[in-house]
Amino acid sequence: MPSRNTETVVSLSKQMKVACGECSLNEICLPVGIDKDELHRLDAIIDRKRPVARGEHLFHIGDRFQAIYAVRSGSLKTYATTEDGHEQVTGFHLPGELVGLDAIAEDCHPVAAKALETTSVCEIPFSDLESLSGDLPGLRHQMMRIMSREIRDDEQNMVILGQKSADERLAAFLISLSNRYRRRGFSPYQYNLTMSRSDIGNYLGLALETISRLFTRFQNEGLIQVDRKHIEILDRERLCAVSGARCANWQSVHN
Amino acid sequence: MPSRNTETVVSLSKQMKVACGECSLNEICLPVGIDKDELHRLDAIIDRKRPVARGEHLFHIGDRFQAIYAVRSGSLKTYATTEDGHEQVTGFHLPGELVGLDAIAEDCHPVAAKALETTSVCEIPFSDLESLSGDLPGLRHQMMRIMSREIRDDEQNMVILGQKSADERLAAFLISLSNRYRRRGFSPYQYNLTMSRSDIGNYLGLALETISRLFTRFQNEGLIQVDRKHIEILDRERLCAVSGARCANWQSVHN
DNA sequence: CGATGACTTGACTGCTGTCAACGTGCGTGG
DNA sequence: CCACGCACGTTGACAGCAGTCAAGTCATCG
Repeated sequence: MPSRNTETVVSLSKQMKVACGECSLNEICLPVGIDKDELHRLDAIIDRKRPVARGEHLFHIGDRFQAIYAVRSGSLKTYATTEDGHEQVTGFHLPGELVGLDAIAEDCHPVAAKALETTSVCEIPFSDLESLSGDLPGLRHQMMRIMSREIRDDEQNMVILGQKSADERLAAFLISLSNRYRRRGFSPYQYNLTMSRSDIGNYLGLALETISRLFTRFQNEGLIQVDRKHIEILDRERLCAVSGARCANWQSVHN
Repeated sequence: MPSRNTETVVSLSKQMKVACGECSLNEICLPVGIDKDELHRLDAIIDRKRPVARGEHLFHIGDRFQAIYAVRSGSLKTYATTEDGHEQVTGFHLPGELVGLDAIAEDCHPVAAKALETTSVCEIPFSDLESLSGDLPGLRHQMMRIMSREIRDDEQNMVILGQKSADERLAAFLISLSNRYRRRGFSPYQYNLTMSRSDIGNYLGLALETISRLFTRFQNEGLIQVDRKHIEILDRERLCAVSGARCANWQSVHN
C-alpha cells in the first residue's frame, strides 16, 4: 500500500511542520505580539526537528551555542553539574517554553537539556533570530519579555530555596505546575508528573526520600491524591496556604 | 563667593554627567559592542540621576516599570518579600551592573532596590532603549548578553542554594565578590562588604548567626582576615577549594 | 555618655539528610 | 503467560547541620 505509506509520511511531516500561525501554543510562545503577516518570516528561520526520545539530550553542558529551542510537545529538564559530578536540576520545561537562553552570554551551554518523555522542539538559530529581531519590534519585545520572565522566575526560586521549608517548597512546586498546565489548556486539578521523585527533590533542594514522605503526608491530609506519576489536587486552597504564597487567585509563578 | 559656588555646581554636574564614552565602566556595562560614533545616541536617552543615599530605595516592589538602571558607583541590594512580610535578598549590584531587568515582562517591579551606601545610577528609560535597539544591532546583542548572563548566574545560585553546605555557600560568595571587584579594577584580595551579615545570610539562605560563626571559623583556619566590614582573602586557593567550585582560574560566577 | 543597632558567642532543638531495607510496577526474555 | 531483573518509590531509624533563642560585646552617633 504505497499510498498509505505516503499518507503517513505526509501526515507525520504535516504534524511536525506546523507553522507558528497554526500552532496551538502561539499565544504563549515566541510569536506573541508579532503581526500575522510577518509571522511567516519567523516561520522561515525555524527548524522543526524530529522528536527527541525520553532520556536523550537536546544539548550537553559546554556545547557550542547555536540555537534556542521552543518545546512543542513533551517536556524537558535542564541541569547543571558540579565538579564533583553531582547534578542540579535548574528547571522543567513544558510546551511553549524556551530553553537555551542562558547560553547567549558565553556562546556555550552552561546546562544540559534532557527529554523527560518523547519531546519535539522547534529549533531557532540564534543568529537568524537576532537579525530578524532587528526588523520586527514585536519579536524584540517578546524576546525581552521572555528573558525577563525567566529572570523573575529564577528570583522566585531563590525565595523558595532560600527560606521555605520542605512542605512549602513541594506545595509551591505542585501549584506552579498546576498553573502552568492550566495556562496550556489542561486541567489544573490533575496532571502527570513527567519527572522522577529524585528530579523533583534535586530541583527543590531536598532529598528524594523527603519528597516521597511529603507526598504521603499531603495525601493523608487530604490535600492531594497521588498514584505513581499521577497527581490530583483535592484541596487547592489549602495547598496554596501550605505553600505560603499568594496564589489562590490563579496568578502565580509561571502563570 | 558666588563664583566658587558656581564652580562647585558645575563640577558636581560634570561628575554626574559623565558620558558613556568617558565612563570607566563602559567595558563591562551596556555600551559594550556599540560603535564609538553611535554611542552618543545611547547617551542621549540616559538620565544621570542624583545619588541615592544609603537606605533609600531606587524603586519599590510593585512600582510601575519605566526604566532599567545601571549602577555607576556604590552598591545596591534587591529583595523580594513574602506575604508574611519576610524579606529575601535576590542580589547585590556593583558598578557596571544593571537592575530592573526582571520587571520587563509584567511591567512592574517584582523586587525592590535599596542603596547599601551612597549610590549613583544611570536611568535608562526602557521604551527609548527598546526603540533604539531597533537601530543598533550592537545594543540589541549586548542587552541579550546581559539578560542571558543574569539567567545563568541565577541558575548558578540555584546550585548554591540547592546543594551546598553553609561553608561552601559563604566561600563561593566571597570568591564571587572577589572576582567581581577584580573585574572592576579593584584588588581581588581585599574589599569592604557593603552589606550586613544579615543581608549575606538572607541572600545565601542562612541565618545571620551562621555567617558570623563562619567568618570566625574561616579566620581561625587562616582563610581570611575579617575586621568588621573589611575582608582580606589570605588563602584564595583554599577558599576556592572550600567553595567546591572550579574557580581557581579566576573565571567564575559574575566573572 | 548613654542609646542604638550590628555583630558575636553559647546552648539547645529540630528539620531534613543519610543509610538501609523493603515494596512495586514495568519491560524483557524465556 | 510467567519469571526475572531493574529502576523507581516508600518507609523507618538515626544523626548532624544549621536554626532559634538568649545573653553579651562592640562600634557608632547623637
